[in-house]
Amino acid sequence: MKKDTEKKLDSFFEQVYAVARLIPKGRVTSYGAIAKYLGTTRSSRMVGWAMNGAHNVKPKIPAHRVVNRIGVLTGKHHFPGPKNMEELLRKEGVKVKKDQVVNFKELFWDPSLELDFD
DNA sequence: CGATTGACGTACG
DNA sequence: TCGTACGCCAATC
Repeated sequence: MKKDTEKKLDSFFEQVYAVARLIPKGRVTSYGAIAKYLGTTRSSRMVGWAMNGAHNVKPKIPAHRVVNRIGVLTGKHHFPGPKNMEELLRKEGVKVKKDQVVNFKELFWDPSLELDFD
């Protein structure tokens, strides 16, 4: 058993997708948080790049729950509609003010904490 | 095949 | 504290 547990680890993108799917509803996280969780803190750009194909994988990735470290919807332009992202967040209870998540610090969901922490 | 860009973040001055 | 520079890796031009 195990042996498959570690496996070769899917592509870096897959790891990002996996974490993104784990984001609880009504919560948000940052690219850097995911990157750090994966151990690629400096490769935070790759996280965003990975999300570039998020809409292309199944199940769909809640990329709208992923924002930059300051809580700004930097990737809203990549959504089907620029308003789609903040609207989705609002539907989940996340208030967005001018492309910025309100109470971002409170809504922030850190995988390295929630997942790593038993 | 080489240079530039990109949904970011950290380091340094 | 704020501004600028660099790094990361992949995709696109």
